[in-house]
Amino acid sequence: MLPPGDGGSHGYPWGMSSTVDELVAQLRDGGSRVTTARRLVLTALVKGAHHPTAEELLVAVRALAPDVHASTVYRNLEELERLGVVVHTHLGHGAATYHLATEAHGHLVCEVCGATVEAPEDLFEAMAQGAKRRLGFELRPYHFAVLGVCADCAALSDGADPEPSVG
Amino acid sequence: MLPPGDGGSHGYPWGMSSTVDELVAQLRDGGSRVTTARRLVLTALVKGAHHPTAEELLVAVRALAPDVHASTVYRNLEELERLGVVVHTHLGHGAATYHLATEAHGHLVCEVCGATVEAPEDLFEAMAQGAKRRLGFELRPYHFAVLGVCADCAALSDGADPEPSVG
DNA sequence: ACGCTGTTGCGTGCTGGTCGCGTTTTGATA
DNA sequence: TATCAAAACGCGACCAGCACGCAACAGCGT
Repeated sequence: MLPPGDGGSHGYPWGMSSTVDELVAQLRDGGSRVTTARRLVLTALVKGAHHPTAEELLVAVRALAPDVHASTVYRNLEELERLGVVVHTHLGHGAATYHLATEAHGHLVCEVCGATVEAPEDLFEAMAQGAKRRLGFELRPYHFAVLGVCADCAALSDGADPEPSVG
Repeated sequence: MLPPGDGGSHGYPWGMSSTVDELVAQLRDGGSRVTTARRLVLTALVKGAHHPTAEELLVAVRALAPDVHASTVYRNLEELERLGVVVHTHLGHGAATYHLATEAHGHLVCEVCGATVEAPEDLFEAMAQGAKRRLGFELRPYHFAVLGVCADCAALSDGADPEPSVG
C-alpha cells in the first residue's frame, strides 16, 4: 500500500491531494521534527480512506511500524492540526475523523443509515451570508457535520419512521 | 414558540414553557411510568438554565432528591428523548446539552469564546432547500451546533488569529 | 560526532456515558 | 385497598475516546 514517496503528485480522482513530501515540508517549515511515526500518519492520511478516525490511522500506521503508540498518533494529529496541515471533523457521536486541511469540506450525515455526503462548497453560502449580515457571525461550518435524512432513507421511510441511528 | 400551556396547572411562577404536568402527561401517553426522579428531571429542564448538560441536570435533581443516581438521569433523558419530549444537542467537544423538544432550535457557537447564539429559525432554510433540491437530503440541522466566530471575537481578532477553543 | 530539545512509548487518569444486576416502586386489576 | 408483574431505580463495574507525566530516545543544527 505504499508506493515510493515520489515527488510528483499523480492525481487522485477526487482532488488535489498533497504528497507526503509536501506535507513533510510543511512540518519542517513549522519548526516540527519529522519522525517515522509522523511520516506514517501523513502517509495514512494521504493514501487511506476518506474519513479515518484516530484509531483507524493508528491501525494503518501500525501496519508498517507496529510499536507506534496510540498517544503518539493523538499527539501527532494535535500537532498537525496546530500547524494547519490536518483538520478534524465530528460526523456523529463517535470518534472524530481527520483529513488534510486542503480537503476541508462540509459534511451531511444521514441520521438513519449513517451515510456521509460531502457538501458542495456553495451549499453553506447563503446561510453564511445570512449569519454574517444578521448576527455578525462568521460561519465555519466544517467542524461538525449537519445531520439529516438522505434521499434513500427518506424514500424508504415514507410512512414509517425508523429510529435515528446517528443522532 | 411556547403556547401558554398554563391550562389548569397551579402555576409555576415562571409560566413560560410547557409545564411539568403537561410533560408528565406526555410520559403517561407514551406508556412510561412517572417516578420522582423523572419528574425532577423534567422540572429541572423546565425551570433550569437554557442548555443544561446531563451532569447539571443531575445536580439540580439532587438538590431535591440527593440519592438519585447519575445513571438514572442518563436513562431518563434517553427515554424522554425516545418519547420526543426532549432533544439533545452538541454545542462543542464536551457533554451534550438537553432541552425540551418544543424549544428545539439551531445553535451557532463561537470557536473562540464559546458563546452560544440561538439561530433564527429561517437561517437554515436556504441551505435546507438547496440540500433537498440538489441532493435529496432533508436537513435536520439542530443536532450539532454550527461553529464560527462571533461578532465580538471577529472584531477583536482583526489581524491576529487566535487559536480556536471549541473545535 | 555531539548535544540540545522535541518526540516517543508506556502507564495512568479523566470525562462522558453505558450495562447488568438485585431491589424498589408504579399503577392496572381484583 | 391489597396484589403483583413489569418498569424503573441505585449501585458499581465497565467502556470509548482521549489527555498527561515521565524517562528514554532520536532528529537535526552545529
